[in-house]
Amino acid sequence: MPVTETPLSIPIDRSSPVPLYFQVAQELERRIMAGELAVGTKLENELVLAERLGLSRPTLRRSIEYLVDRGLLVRKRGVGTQVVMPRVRRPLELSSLYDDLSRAGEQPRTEVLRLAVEAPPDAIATALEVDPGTEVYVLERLRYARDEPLALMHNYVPTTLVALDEERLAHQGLYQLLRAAGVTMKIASQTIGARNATAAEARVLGESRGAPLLTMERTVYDDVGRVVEVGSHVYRASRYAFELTLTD
Amino acid sequence: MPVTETPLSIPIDRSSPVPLYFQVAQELERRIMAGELAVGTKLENELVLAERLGLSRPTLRRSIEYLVDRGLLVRKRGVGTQVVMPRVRRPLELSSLYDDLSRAGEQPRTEVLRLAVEAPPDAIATALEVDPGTEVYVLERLRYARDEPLALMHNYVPTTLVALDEERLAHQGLYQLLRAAGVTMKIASQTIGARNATAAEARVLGESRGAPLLTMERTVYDDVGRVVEVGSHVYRASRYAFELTLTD
DNA sequence: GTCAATAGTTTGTCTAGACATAAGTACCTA
DNA sequence: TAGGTACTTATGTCTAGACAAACTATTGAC
Repeated sequence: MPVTETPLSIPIDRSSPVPLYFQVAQELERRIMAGELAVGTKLENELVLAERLGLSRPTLRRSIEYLVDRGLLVRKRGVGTQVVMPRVRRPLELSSLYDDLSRAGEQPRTEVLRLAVEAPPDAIATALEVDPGTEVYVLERLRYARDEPLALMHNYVPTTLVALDEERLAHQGLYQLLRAAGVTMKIASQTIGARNATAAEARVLGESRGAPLLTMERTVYDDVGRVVEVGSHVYRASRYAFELTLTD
Repeated sequence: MPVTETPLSIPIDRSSPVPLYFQVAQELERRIMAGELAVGTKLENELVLAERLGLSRPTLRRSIEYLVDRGLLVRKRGVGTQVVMPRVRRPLELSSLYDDLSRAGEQPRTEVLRLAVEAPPDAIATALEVDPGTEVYVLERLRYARDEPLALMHNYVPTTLVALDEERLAHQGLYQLLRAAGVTMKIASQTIGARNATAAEARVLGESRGAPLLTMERTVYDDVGRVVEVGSHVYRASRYAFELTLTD
């Protein structure tokens, strides 16, 4: 394997508000993704690199750390730093189905079957961490992709976070609305399972009875740990699968 | 909300090989998880804290950064650092079914149905990034939990990475063996779907024909981007679901 | 020739500061 | 009362260096 060592030259704008370490990290990332820094390329050592770029070592190190975290570089003490695989960059994990479909050009469409403010079942109230009997948004939607029904979605959202109306929900996706309302979704725990469709589900989704469905239960928290949303969805397994990337 | 500010005292062992920043991070994590540092608690500012613990600010900062990354603390410039969520710590994401079951006390057991070295189907060779016709380990296993069949697993592993034998596979789980062979699994991309069981699958898994199954296709890469393993598994949906935590 | 000690290279950890910037608060003025 | 200005506070960024530890390669001894 050719372990070429390339002298790096990166322009740095000290008058920019963008932190220096980030300028370097971004430019390195760009070059790796563009193939200008081939897989296997060994970077110069940190001391040399820092001097060449006119930065202190901690600052340069921070750039490299950023890219190591994202899986674009590996470091080994006593050995050096090396480019690995533009292969799988960590995807934007906390995305919504609507956003995913939009990006994939699948022309999502949403039919709002129900939008009410009422007390949810106790199990949902527990998941939402509100007192039983508290009224929340109860939302039932049917999501289409390319005019084919894809998923039946039940969502529960505290009324304190955002104002929902049917019109906007039809065109925007719940997560977009939440973000627009200033909610920063930070972490989600979800459970993915499978079961056969009930007659009612089959009818709504255009499947036959007993067809396999993917089920997803999700609780989303914001950056200070408040519950933002609880969702309980079923997807047609014939038309949808979850893709995810795990890192260690 | 009571924003109590607690003076922290953490013992630090400078003779330990464990880095100082990590000693602090671990102890903080422990206290948050144990509830000794309640949600909403505000930490003292970094200057004071560093001095109290006898550390430099960068070192202390590094501890805090670590916990911010893991979602246990939030920082706001000009405001301070605050405890959030003992709730969901990022799980060890790249774990194997065997490890998960062990941890949960589910007494996993593995029956090796087939262990061969042969050329896999082309689609698998492509996923493994080896030339078609290259011989690899082909592995078919039945995983039990509490003596109930749970999953039927097909795996493909390059012969260059590890030496596999039936005896060890029955007692250890593939990932343990890989790790023991010095393979560092770094990132995995997987697809989770569902379908109904075929007659053969139903028989092996002790389900009835047409029972819903969860399917998982996974490709695992090591720290330098080599393909370590390709797996194609089916799980009894009646007895298993994927739990995962997503962060943004 | 084989194995162990050693020297050199490179990343990992840590220190002690400096200045910048965002968020909140108090005050002052229109 | 409303609005903006100045001040305070705390995190964000950056510097210049020191020593430690892991890995590689070479050298030397048996």
